[in-house]
Amino acid sequence: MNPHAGSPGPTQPAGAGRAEANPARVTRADVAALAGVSTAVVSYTLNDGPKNVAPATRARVLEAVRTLGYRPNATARALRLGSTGQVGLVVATVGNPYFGELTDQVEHAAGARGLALLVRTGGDVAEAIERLAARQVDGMLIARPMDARGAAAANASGVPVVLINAATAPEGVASVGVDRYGGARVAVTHLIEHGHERVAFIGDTAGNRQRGWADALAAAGLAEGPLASQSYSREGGYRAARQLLTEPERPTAVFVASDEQAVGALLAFHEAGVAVPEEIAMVAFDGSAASAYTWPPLSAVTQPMEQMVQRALDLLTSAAPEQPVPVELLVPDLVRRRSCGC
Amino acid sequence: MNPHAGSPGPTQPAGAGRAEANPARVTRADVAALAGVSTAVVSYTLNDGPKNVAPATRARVLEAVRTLGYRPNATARALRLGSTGQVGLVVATVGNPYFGELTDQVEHAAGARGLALLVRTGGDVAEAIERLAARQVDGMLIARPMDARGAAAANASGVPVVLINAATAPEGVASVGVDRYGGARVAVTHLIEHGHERVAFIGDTAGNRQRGWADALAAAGLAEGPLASQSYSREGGYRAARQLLTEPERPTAVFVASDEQAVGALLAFHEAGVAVPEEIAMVAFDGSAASAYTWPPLSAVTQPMEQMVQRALDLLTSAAPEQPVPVELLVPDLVRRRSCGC
DNA sequence: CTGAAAGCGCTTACAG
DNA sequence: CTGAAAGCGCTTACAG
Repeated sequence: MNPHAGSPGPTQPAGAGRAEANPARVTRADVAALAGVSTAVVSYTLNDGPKNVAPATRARVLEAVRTLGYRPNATARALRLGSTGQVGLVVATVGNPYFGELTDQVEHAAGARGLALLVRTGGDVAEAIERLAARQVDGMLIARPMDARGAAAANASGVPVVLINAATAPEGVASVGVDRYGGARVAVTHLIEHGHERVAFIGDTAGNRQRGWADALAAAGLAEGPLASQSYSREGGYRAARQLLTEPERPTAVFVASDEQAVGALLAFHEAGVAVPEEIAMVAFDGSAASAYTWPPLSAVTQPMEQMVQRALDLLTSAAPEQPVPVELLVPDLVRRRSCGC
Repeated sequence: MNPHAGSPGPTQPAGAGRAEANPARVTRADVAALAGVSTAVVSYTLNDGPKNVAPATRARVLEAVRTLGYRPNATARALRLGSTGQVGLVVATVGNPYFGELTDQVEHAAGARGLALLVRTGGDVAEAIERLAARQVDGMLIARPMDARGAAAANASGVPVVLINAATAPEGVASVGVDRYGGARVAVTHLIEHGHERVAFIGDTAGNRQRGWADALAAAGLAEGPLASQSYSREGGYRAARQLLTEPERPTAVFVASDEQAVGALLAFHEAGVAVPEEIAMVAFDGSAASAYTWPPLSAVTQPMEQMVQRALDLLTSAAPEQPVPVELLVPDLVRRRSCGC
């Protein structure tokens, strides 16, 4: 049994039983005792350093670990090392498939680096950052729009923070994102190449996608089509599409700022009996898995999500924080499916 | 500065600077020194116990906390308390909207109880459980099918485990789920009430939903329609629907075992020019947010997800593990939208 | 190659 | 009402 069973901690559960029954209660002292070595040697063995261990000793330690079912206590290790091996992810919701996919990618990439993922959804960004910092995460990824309070919380947290796919990065916060302007231009230019002259936009005003849309039209000598600005959700896309259908001169194509809005827009068009792409062609921005299973399948400017996540983790775990704070933009690809008329 | 700046840990960063700059390096000893009290009193103040603190003293401590920007170290607290205040969630993918929603709910409910959420996606269940246990989580929720190795890992982990929405619970593992049999019966009965006599099933063989489907048909004196078994994904639903369309006597209705499969099936029907619900009516199982934005909107047997999550956390955090291990079933509701013909 | 010991930042039983 | 001190389970500089 654990020789340290002392005063603190919850009282020992009544029933006896083999120590093996609960690996959480076996400590390195138990292992050391069974192997007939010091606790230091147990550490050296398990961590492959910083000292060498004689092969025979090592074998005895490993044997003791096995028979006791010993599992190192990550909390104690974290306290001693000053590093938890945990990273935080702040996201509005993972119910949205785009963020769900992003979360999967982050978990996978973090896991490959030996890091565990603490997820915070909903609520206030600043509060999420503070809570995560209080948990001693080694760094955090923020996949949400950041207000001034969020930025202040990030800077005050003393924890490395990287914004992921943000529209704008507040002063002093590192960021890796997508070239929305360039992606939008590619999408709209593609629609123009299909022969469209009245190309609408569903998305928010004054963003980079809106600028890309406008500039692509201008470059082709076309007038700006109507713009419908609603929330970034299916519901918002639905409402925006209905709004577009009331236009006196109905657009023949739409560039939609997100997959989710596109799904909502598709519903509105279906309901109204407007065929996609025959009567209205469509290209979306994002390209999450959702976009391949709509009807018709969505053509989309697809974010290089994996690359984005890897870069973000690189920035987070890079030893020396770079100066000036890096703001990186990756270039998205156009995936042609059916909604554009291809 | 921190009076404990000793040998271990990463070397102190070169540049000097105010202690306030990095709250992570301020310890309770700094606070105690500034407030002119012992570290115990800082704890009593911050934790509201276990001892009372004189109002004036308390004010001084709080003031010191504020000026130093002190934030308690959760890792140290966890080590001392033997409890991290973290729960784990094991899920195959959060990219799937159903699991994304579930994850949102779990995070929200856990947060309300002061627990942080560690998420593991993908890979092997048993490994996910071991990794989470190694992180000293206070408990974990598993939202994945569990094989024997997973069950063994769960039992060996020494950590409370609750299966959430599992088809079957292995021996000795607590579980809270949905009455799939009952839900399926409700769905199929509804389709029968719409006048359908040839009702197909997309889902897996020998599950409770399949049994509910078969029994509902039998109860109405109808023969079993065709069954198409494919994976639980959009792709699987797509393939299953295409399979159904090759039937000599095409069914006039389908009960689909999951939203995701239903989305894929919808795509297959659209491609084939088969109108839903006119030519094939459809009711799905799950009722995640995804189902409201398909075309036509999906009628679905909807899981009481929030209730499920709350119960699961209750079981996880209940002081005394109950014997026998609880296996709870909640009853789902039928949400009528358009795909059923309503 | 191995071990004794200090210390990471907390909490709390014990004593005043 | 307040404080000195032990101890949670690790890691590692230091000494042998």
